[in-house]
Amino acid sequence: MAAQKPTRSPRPAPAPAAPAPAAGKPHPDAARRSQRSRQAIYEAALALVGEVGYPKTTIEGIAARAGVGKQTIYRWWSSKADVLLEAFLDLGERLVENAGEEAYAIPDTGDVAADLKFTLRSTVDELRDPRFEAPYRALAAEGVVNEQLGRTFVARLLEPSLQLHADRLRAAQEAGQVRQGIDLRIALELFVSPLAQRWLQHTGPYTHAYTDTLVDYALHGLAPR
Amino acid sequence: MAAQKPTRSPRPAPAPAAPAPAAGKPHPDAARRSQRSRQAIYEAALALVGEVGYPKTTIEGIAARAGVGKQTIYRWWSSKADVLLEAFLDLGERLVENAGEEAYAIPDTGDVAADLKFTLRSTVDELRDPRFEAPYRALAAEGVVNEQLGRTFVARLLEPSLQLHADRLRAAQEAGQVRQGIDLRIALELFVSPLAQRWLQHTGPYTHAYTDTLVDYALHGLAPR
Amino acid sequence: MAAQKPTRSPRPAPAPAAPAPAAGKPHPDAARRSQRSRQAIYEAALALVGEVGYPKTTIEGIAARAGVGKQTIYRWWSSKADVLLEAFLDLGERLVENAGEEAYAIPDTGDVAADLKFTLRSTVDELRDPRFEAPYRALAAEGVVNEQLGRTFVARLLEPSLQLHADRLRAAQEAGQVRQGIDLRIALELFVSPLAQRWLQHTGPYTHAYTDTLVDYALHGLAPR
Amino acid sequence: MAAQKPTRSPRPAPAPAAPAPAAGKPHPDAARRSQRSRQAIYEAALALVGEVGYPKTTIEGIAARAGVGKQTIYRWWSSKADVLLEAFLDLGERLVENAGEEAYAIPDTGDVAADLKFTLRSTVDELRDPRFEAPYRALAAEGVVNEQLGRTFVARLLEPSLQLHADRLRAAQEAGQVRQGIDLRIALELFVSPLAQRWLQHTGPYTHAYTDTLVDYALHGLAPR
DNA sequence: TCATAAGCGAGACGGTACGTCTGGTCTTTCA
DNA sequence: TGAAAGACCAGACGTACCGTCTCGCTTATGA
Repeated sequence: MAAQKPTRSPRPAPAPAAPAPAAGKPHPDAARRSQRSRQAIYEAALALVGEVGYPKTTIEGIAARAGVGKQTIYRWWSSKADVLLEAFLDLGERLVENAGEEAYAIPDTGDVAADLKFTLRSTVDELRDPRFEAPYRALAAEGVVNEQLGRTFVARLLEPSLQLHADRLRAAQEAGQVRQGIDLRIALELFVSPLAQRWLQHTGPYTHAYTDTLVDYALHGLAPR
Repeated sequence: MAAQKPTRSPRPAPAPAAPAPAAGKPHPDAARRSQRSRQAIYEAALALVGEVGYPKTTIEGIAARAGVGKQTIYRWWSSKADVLLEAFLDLGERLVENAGEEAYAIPDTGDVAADLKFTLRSTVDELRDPRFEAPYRALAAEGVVNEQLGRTFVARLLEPSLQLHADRLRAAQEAGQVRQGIDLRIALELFVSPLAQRWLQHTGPYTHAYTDTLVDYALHGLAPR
Repeated sequence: MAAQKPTRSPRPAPAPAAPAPAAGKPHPDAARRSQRSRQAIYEAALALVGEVGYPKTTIEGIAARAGVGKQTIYRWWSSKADVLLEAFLDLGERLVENAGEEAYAIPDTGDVAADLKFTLRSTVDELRDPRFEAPYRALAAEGVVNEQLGRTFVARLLEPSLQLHADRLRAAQEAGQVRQGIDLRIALELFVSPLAQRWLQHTGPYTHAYTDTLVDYALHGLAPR
Repeated sequence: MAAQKPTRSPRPAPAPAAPAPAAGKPHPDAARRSQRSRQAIYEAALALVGEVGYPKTTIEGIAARAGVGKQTIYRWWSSKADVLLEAFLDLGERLVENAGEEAYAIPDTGDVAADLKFTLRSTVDELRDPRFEAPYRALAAEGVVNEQLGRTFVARLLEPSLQLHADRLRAAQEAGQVRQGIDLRIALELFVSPLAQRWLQHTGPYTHAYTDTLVDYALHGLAPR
């Protein structure tokens, strides 16, 4: 579904002093990189996307706001989308650090339906968080049209969250609450994708009641019993 | 799923000489509008998006290719996305005219599962159609970020198709193949949205086997029986 | 000097219903021409040049202000300068009609110096008249660069005035106040051109004292010895 | 008369690497300015004015011909006229450098009339020089209508030449060939302005014979009695 | 320890496209 | 059939950014 929890994954120490760049940046000496500039660029990028929107956010604008030369951006990133993607990942990491790991885990009370409903409700809340909305939409939109960025977006932002859903479903399967033989990656899409689509494409409202219904329909199917 | 068949709906003659503009263009005298220019602009826009991609498609480029003054575009449309949306709608209408009405209907053989699988398979095929891919992605991406356009996109492109799915589900419900009390608009998202998301966000492959599975899971649920 | 008196010439009945166009306009039937539109165009042109200056005066602006279609201007004139030239000539004619013929004549009191000083002083006053300044400068400037218009400008606006100066000098010559053999057309330039240049090119102030001095210097040169 | 010799003045080395701009351009860092671009722009501007005329010379055209971005022109100049003025001044300077200083001085043989006739004859020749004609007329015309540019035009192009004439007249005055008390700045206009007007306004031919006559008429007026 | 070479802020540069404005032409509708 | 209206093709306007390219100036080793 729609990247509920940016990088809620365990993240085995991405070493902030030398984080692997999102896409391979070749030449410069990363050891001498200015962390001050980097953080300023992240903040400027997120702020501008929030204030004026993604299309009106420009590299020049980010550089000016960050008090940085344009070349410093072009040296380390290949595009506006690339900057924003890293800035957003960085934001997610910082929020996670402040929140604690398990805050983003899917609970396992033994009641799959309740656990999934709870998790989807908090996803809905997150999608409404104004800090996330603008950059997240921007990145999603860019990913629709730019497959390379889209795949990075999915791998870095969506995948960890989806994996948690799959894990929870596996536990349910082992507990006999989900049929054997079900493809869990497809199964989770039954409730995750509809929410994602409503959010991405404005095809309808996304409320707690809606996600509750999704979980019910998905878990029990549409057929009469 | 995602706008399989642009305007496959019955369309009770929208009078091609005076089609309601997608977004209200107030000022100029529509009666004096040059249809030659309009068609040339549609063709140029679709061709350019296909050839160089949406971001490198420019209004100047469209005007030049269409042999039209820039002002003629700005007079009638408010943005590149707006032009492309109308061009795409027009393309859909022209294809529908050539195909015949029932080509886009969802069959009703009495077997919901089979009918939905058949329809989703053809949706998959359509999503691979190179004439649609580029402009359709571009519009979807724009709609993610631009709510106004997004809503028009949904209303004009997605909605007619979604309505057909809802209708087929209603027939199934009346035939006792779908539980009473189910919200059909939500129900159809169980199989339509996952395909949409895989296509939009490159979260996974979209094959006939995949959509068949979706229909099965959605109709029967995940729970053991 | 510089077109002091626009068309103070006798003007043998320019028949307002069919006045010969300044420069040959070929095709249309002048007999059916709308005098209302013509006058409105004249007024709009002069007003706009006065208000926003010549470069920002546009044919579209004139047409809009005159409540006239653009084609009505293009039908009867070949350029913006052409419109303004005729408008200015028309203005001159109307002012002359209100003033009476002899108002613009050069007096002959028997004292050439006094008569010329008087005339040049009133020329200076005229050059400062805000109704004339803007359009007159605009036409002069256009004439510098556009020889065809320049010659028309000279013939219609400057020549009549220059001829009066030549006439007055001839009378002085016959009265023995100017040397025999002097080329009167050159002679008059001695006092007329310096004023013209100061006004046109901002090479210096143009005051009554200045023109008085010019007449003195020049007449001394022309006097018999 | 009108700007015979652009900047024939002594010019004590204006340091070509940092020449004072004609009109103060405040903002950008002049030290980093590209001299290559600057010269290319000068040449393109002069060439275009010569080839297609001033009104059809566009900033885009100059930029394209000079192989320069438009912004590079807008960065350093405020208008087309401004570019041309500096280009023309630069041309004058380069020609002066190739010609040697005294080539433009007014000779002093002791015979004022002869010296002035000689100088005016060479001014006439210069006015016919096709390298000067087009840009010079264009600038003069612009200056008629744009007082700010006009004053710069006079100060940078006309004034040096006029000063030489005044100097020569002063020498004549000291030699007793010109009356005491004569205002030399006005005196020189007696022969300079008529030529200027004939050239500017096409009021008549400008020949060597004509300027000889002017000098005769004027000097008679200025002679002691 | 200090040169030396990188990253850095700054911003000029050659470009492209923007959205607007006007020039001239052409067409429609009316009187 | 002249005129008002205004859509049309064309293309220049002046602005905004793009991505590249110097400039000095830190600044952090490594000889």
